[in-house]
Amino acid sequence: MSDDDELRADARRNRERILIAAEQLFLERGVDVALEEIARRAKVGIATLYRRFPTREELLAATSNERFLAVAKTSRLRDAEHDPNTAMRAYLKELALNTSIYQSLAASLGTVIECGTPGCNAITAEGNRLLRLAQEHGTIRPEVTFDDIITVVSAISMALEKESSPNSRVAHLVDLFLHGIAER
Amino acid sequence: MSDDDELRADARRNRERILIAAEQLFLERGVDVALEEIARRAKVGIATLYRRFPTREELLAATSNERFLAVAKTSRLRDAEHDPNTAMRAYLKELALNTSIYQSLAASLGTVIECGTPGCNAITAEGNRLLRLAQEHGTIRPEVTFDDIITVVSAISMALEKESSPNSRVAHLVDLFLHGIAER
DNA sequence: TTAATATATGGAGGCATCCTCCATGTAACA
DNA sequence: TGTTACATGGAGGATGCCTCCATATATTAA
Repeated sequence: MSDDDELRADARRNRERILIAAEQLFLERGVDVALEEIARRAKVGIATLYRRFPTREELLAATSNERFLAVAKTSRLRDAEHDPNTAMRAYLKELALNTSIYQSLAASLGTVIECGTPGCNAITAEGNRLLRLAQEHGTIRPEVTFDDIITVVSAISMALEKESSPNSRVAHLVDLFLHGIAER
Repeated sequence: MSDDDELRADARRNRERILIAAEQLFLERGVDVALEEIARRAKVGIATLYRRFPTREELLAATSNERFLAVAKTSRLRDAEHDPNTAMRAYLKELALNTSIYQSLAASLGTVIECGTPGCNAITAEGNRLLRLAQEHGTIRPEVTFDDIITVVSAISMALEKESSPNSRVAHLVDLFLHGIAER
């Protein structure tokens, strides 16, 4: 998705302004903020916003793009030094934390992650890679799918959004998912 | 919440009509259906609906009331014949299935469950009871909270809503939560 | 430069939904 | 049967969504 490249100069500038405004407003007010307000802050007509990002999800995906790219990259670097289980645990934690940053991105994570931006693709690829690795290594059960993982990360993020100090609970919830609630 | 009792006769009738219309429309169209359409089907002014149910969540909670009461009751009856672990597993499955019945009730489960209707209270009480039991019995870890459980049930329901045949996946997801994704 | 063309722009406006206000209607009770 | 407290409906202001289109601007080729 080389979205940026073939745009006319003014269009590219505006696209950038929209992304900045969207990022700010998603953080300040949550992902349900009025699109017209984003356009207003970006000093751009509402039509321009719609032309560039036909749906809220696509805007959200574009905004999360770098964030997701970073998570995927960190994860790839990390696994050289860790066993598959630890790597997966770290990936889950980071993904959950980054998803809960925008108020209520979490609920739409499932949709957003399929949007096809480089960031989303990277996250998906990395998750699948870790999963396969851990399954081959015998530390994660064979019947678990990447969908299962996204489902639960989404839930964890939703829970985190309501918390004042997410960091402490994310580890707890990730552990529950990894190890289950049943006593061994 | 003896909401029904102190109402004038006409008000009580209308309240009942609203509940029936809401139940139907939540099923047909999901919980985001326009409140005015519910009022229309109930043959009631929009103001009447708002007076009785000031927020969408309260209407949703009232509508789910009997459903939740039934789940709680079935669960209480069941545990005479089952060990705490099996009882918890059954409770989780039923709750998830009943939550995914209305399209996208799942996302608001956390809010709805705190609404204070008898059904919500019963579900909460029953969940806490099962949890305590299983923890005393040593089959569920001590650090797990009821909040954790609602969080994950909510996620499972969200996932189920997108599926054509929820029944097959609910068991899978509940098991993942119970036992974790990690290989023993 | 300038003219021609392909792109991009803004905002008005139609539509849906939310929620409140208040003039009017009706059940309950003495 | 009159009084009063409760209940009603729908108009209407506010907000947000999304599209359409007349206008403006970048790009390119001459």
